[in-house]
Amino acid sequence: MSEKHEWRHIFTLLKLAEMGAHRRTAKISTEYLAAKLGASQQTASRYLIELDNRGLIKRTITPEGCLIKITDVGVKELKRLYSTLRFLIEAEYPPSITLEGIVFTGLGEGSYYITKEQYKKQFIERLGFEPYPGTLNLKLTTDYDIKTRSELEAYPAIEIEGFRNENRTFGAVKCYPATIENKVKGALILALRSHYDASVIEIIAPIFLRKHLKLKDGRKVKVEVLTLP
Amino acid sequence: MSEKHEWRHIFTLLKLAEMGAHRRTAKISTEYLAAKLGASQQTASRYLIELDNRGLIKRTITPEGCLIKITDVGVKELKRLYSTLRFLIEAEYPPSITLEGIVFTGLGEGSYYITKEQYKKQFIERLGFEPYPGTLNLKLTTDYDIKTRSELEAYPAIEIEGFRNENRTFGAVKCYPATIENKVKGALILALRSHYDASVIEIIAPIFLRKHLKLKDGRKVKVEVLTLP
DNA sequence: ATTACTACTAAACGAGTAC
DNA sequence: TGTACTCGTTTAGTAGTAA
Repeated sequence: MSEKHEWRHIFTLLKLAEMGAHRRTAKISTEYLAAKLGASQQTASRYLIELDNRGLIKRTITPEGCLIKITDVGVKELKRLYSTLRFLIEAEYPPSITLEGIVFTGLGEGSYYITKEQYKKQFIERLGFEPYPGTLNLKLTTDYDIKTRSELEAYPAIEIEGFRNENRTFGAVKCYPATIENKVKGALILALRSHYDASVIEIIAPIFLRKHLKLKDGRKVKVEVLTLP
Repeated sequence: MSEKHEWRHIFTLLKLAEMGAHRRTAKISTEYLAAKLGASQQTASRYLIELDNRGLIKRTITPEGCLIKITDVGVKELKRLYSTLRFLIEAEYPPSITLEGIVFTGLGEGSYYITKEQYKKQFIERLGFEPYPGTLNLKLTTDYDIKTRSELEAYPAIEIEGFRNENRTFGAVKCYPATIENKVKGALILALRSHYDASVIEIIAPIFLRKHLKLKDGRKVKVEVLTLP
């Protein structure tokens, strides 16, 4: 399937739909369509041929013009665009935000917390994976990333409840599903401990990220954080 | 304002919005955008320059990428597309349908009915114009037009109530706002009388259409009928 | 790393026209 | 009237590369 420039086709479908061709067979001359598109009759004709070839419309040529009906496939395309827009416009938060930070070695305490049975159980249940026992620490270096991280805190998160054992209390944790380096699915965790400032984020994943992505201290890593609907 | 090919820009705006740039300033490299667009880095760069020039985005260039925020104008563009799609997809009926017919001279009874005070009052109130005292009769010649007309009957219409005077009853009439020959705003009226079959439609307008559009019997006339929400 | 210019190639467009 | 072909022109797209 040729993906390139398919937006021409989507927009042509939209114009055809404005003439009712998504519900009923409509008689539309190439000249008329051309005027609606702001293009020439020849271009309109070509577009219709292309849409037909792609199975987006059903076309019957008559001496008085084309009888055009958008196919189910075509309608589905329009609906997909509609859903995308609805999601973007109606949603309260952007669908994803991207953070970049520098890998550094922490105090090794991530492992201590992550492996607590009460946390682990919730990670598996709410994130869908058992985290590798350790966190990847990223230092945010630009104002943009720090500002973005602080915005993220206001977004809805997957909540991991705190608990207490015989010795001390363990605080609640907020998680955001995330994709690390466009490759590995994991999660960004916030407020696990308080002794890192707002310029540090911690990442967990089902695998050992340092090994899997061949990360060394100082490497810049991109994290795409998904926000929740 | 250059209207041509603004689809590219809308589509690019959509992709930027998917990265959250409609709500917050997002850091997006031309390379990254290019991947999302299925185009080259150079093309993405050019698109961003074009969007910036048109005031659809605000762009700040940094060594790590562009900081991009879709402007209010840009968001408005996306919302307009959204509204159009919502209207098309959620609406029960196509927004307009087009009929073509041949002008013919009727029995002159249109005038008789149209000028009845009880009808006229309702025309003015519900259509917003006082009809010229006479109807333009159009004979539908193709199967398509006749089929379309019959579909139209099921669509919601502006209802003109019937009445009775001392002599007889006058039936209810359905009206659809319409544009005749892409020039004059008037209305198509259905079921005014029963002695014309389904292959005939009657048009009223605030002006004398035959004179204004220089119509003679046998001329083919295009009528764009607007359906109601 | 980036962005974006220049120079070139590929694609789209539309005038003319056949049917 | 219609649609849609050919083909010269215009426009969009990209590789290479500078900053």
